[in-house]
Parts: sequence; C-alpha cells; structure tokens
Amino acid sequence: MTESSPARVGTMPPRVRIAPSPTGDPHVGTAYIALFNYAFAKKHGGSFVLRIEDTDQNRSTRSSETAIFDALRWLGLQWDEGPDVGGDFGPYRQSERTALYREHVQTLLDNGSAYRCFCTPERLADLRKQQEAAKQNPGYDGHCRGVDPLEAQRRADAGEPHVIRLRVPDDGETVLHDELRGEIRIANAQIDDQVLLKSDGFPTYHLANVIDDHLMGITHVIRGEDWITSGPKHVLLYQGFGWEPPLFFHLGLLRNADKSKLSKRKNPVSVDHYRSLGYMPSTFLNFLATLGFSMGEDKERFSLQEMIDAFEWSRVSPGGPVFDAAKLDAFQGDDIRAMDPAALRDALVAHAFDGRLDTLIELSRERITRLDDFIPYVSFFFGGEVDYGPVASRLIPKKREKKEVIKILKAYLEEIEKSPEGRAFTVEGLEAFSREFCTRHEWKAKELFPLLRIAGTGRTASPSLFETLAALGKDRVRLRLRGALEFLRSQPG
RNA sequence: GGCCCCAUCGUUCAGCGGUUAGGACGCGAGGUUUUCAUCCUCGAAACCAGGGUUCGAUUCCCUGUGGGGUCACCA
Repeated sequence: MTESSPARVGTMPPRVRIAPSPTGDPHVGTAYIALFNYAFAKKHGGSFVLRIEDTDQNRSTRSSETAIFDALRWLGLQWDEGPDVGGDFGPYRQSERTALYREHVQTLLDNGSAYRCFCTPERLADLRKQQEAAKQNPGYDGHCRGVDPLEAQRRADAGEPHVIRLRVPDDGETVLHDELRGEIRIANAQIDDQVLLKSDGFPTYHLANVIDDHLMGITHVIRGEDWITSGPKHVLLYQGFGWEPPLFFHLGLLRNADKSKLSKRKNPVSVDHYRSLGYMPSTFLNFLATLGFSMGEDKERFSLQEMIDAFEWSRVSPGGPVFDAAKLDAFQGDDIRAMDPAALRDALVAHAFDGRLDTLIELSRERITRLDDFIPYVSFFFGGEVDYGPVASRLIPKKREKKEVIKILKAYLEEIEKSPEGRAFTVEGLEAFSREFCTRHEWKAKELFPLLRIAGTGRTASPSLFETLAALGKDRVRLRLRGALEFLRSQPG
C-alpha cells in the first residue's frame, strides 16, 4: 500500500501555489482557489506562488496569461513568486522547465516507476473501442510494460515515437490523505498507467505538477475537488521519486444553479465579466469567500484581512456551493451605500469612463454643437444591453435573411474570441480582422459594417465603426452582439 | 457504467448528542418615503430515507437514495 504522508506539522512557513492554465478568460474558479490559497498562506506568514501551466502548447496563450495576472491583481491576490515577479524557484512557466521534466523522468525510468510506451494512437483507439464494446473500464492495457528497458532505450534512441507512462501496481491500493476529507483509498487497479511525457517531449499535467510542487518547495496543495481522482497518481509519483508529498486539501467546486460544475455555457465565469459590470474587487472577494468559508457568528461581510486572520480549515466546508450572483448583487448594493461620497464619486467616474474619456471627447467633438450635447451623444458607450426595438427593421440588410444575419453575427462573435486582433480589440486590428472576415464569409463590408454598428450600439448612426467598437470595449461588444442575436431570435419570421 | 467526493430553508453559511434548528440573500405582508429605490417590522421556508449506537440523534456508524466529480499524448 502506498500512502501520502500523514500529518506532518511543519515549522517552516507554508508555501502554496495556484497553477492556472492560460487557455482563455480568467476563471472565477481560479480566483476562488487563489483566495483560499492566499488566505491560508498569509495567515501563516507563508508564500503564495503563481505558476503557469502551459504545457498544452495548442491552447495556451500569452494574452490569456496576462489576463490572469490582471484579474488576480485586480482582486488584490498578489503572488510572492511568479513568472512576472520572479523568485528563487523559477522559472515559473512550465514551458520553460521542460529540461527539468526530462531529467527527472529518467530517474523514474531507471527505477522502474515508469516505462516507455510505443503504442500508436490507432492501437489506443482500437483498444478503447474494444473495451467499450466489452463494457470494460477504459484504460491502458499494459501492452508495453514488458518491453525490456534496454530494448526500449534502443528504440527510443532510433527515434521511434513514444510516450512515457507511469507503472501503476496491479494490486493493492493507494491512499490519499485529504486534510479536509480524511483518507481517500483507491484500488490501484482503478488507476490507469498515466502518460507522463507526451510524444512531443512535453510533460502532462501530472508529471509537471508533481515535479514542480516538489522543486518549488510547495508544502500545501489546495485545489479543486476535480483533482481528487488523480491524487493517487500524484502520490505514486512522489513515491517513485522518493519525495515526501505535500499536504492535500480539495475544495468543493463552484456550481451552476443546476449543481453541475460552473461552466461558461450556464454562467458568466470570467472574472473580467464581473469587473466590467462594476462589481468592486473587495465585494467580489467577500462574496467568493462566503462560498465554502465561514467566519462564524453568522458574520458574512468581512474583508480579506479579516478572512486571513480568522482562517482555519475547520471553517471550510467540503461541499460544492452554487455560485448565485443574487447575493453578490446584494453585497454590492450595500457596499455602494456604505461608501463615502468622495470614494463613490471616484469609483463611479473611473468605472464609467474606464480611461475612455479623452477618446469619447475626440469621437464626439465633430458631431456635437453645444456642450450639453455631449452626454446624450455618448450615452450608448455606457451601460450594457441596448434596446433593438427602434432599429429592428435595420438589423437585416436587404437581400439577406434573418437566419443569415444570425449566422454571421454568431460567427463574428466566435471569431473575435479566437483571433489575435479580436483579443487586442484595437481600431486597426478590428478593421483588418473585419475586412478579412467579410471576404472569408462572402459578405460585403457594406452589409456587415452597418449591421455591426446597429448590433453594437443600438443606433444607426455613430462615430466611425471601429473606433466605436474599440471604445465600447470587448466585453460590452460581446454582450451587445449576444443581445442582438437574442433579439433576432425572439422576432417572428 | 466503474471509481471517488458530497448531503441543514430555493441559495449560502451556522449548529459540532439534549436548541422554539440561527443569520444572510431571495420571496411574501405591512410601515416610512409624492413615486421608485433605500430603510424598518413581521412572515413563510430546511435537518434526503431506512437501519443501527445512545437515556436521547440534524449531529456518530452502516446501507440506500439523490447530486456532483473523474475515467485523454487537456489542465
């Protein structure tokens, strides 16, 4: 039987980490886990490390990484060590640590904890199919386990493509000690021979994670409960390396209203979304804290510092809370009312203009006569949804059908997420992207551009389209294009 | 489906063997306010089920049920 080491009470300050994957908008789940890590670390004078898990070369982007930094900083969860701030245990990006993984995986190979596997993706697919047909649990069948290590080395040296897998014992069980839930015992037969090193030479999450946590001196791993199942693999890896595992804490997952794992489809999950709607970071953090954490004495309004001071694991519940923004709204309203007038004024101005005041003045000066015209003229740059009722008839260009419009708007919305220009959301980038988009989808600029104007502003007249879209900002544009889509769908015909 | 985790009002967090089961959000009813919002008061609203253990279970144990997670060369 293999066990993660039981209660080891360290006298050194704890070191914790969050390890987000830069593959999209900064997720509220990441912020949630970060909050608990941060509170625990600060409570005990420890260090909070930010490590970027970008071993998936296909999906990771630098812009996503930057967005994660921004979101965390906005919330006030500043890390002590990370890619941008440095530290004694770097580099803090896994893509810059690949040599370390290869080096370490060799010790696993040498002591038999891992083996090279030359099975082709085709064989694996067939195997999977067979297992499905036979109603067996899917999993690697150990085909390459018996290959002589020297022979395997020779084939690898000859350049034969292969991966490196964890050799999981056939019987017995592995015990994961979760400090929140107690012993979690899983039969080794249930654990797959996990791929540790992919054929492209990059590590999978499991390998990189264990090596990094150890090398970075992480003492407490505080993460979501979706990692429980792979916990035993990590325990096995620590054992394979002969390392002492950290203490594990698996927090409940944030849920949708239907209790499923919080997802984009059913909820806004980007921290940026809440930020752009004007929730205040302290309020948002307080709200996140009430999910799963309790101050006791029925107290639910508290600052980050108060949470840190009171932080105890006995105050953390293991169940997965529903992320219900109704309560967040209540908190936010109360906080607005509690602010002193000067602070509220500053917050309001900063949020409303978001650095755009000069831009809006430039965009409007040629189009207004009196000073008093300014606010009405730029009103559509503010707020979220707009009413498409008055412009309904102009939403569908001549010679186009409603379903074509829906299709093209949907495509545009999806593509601005993916394209680099869409991400940056600059005047030049948007124009270049939009023109290219037109040719690719066989729409004339003359048809699409007015449509974008109307969908983005709710008006038929506005300043230059791309300047307008850029000034509106990506979030607002997305929100409105979605609004226009909904409006179109709700219209008869 | 296998394995694993979880289980108190609609939601969230209390309760840690003996309580009229508490707070907040939301909801309902009043009141203050020219309106709305705020604010105040009151109210409805929960221990998943069945077995144990115990003098006594919401609380401890078991089983069931329900919900969730996970089963990739993604994290």
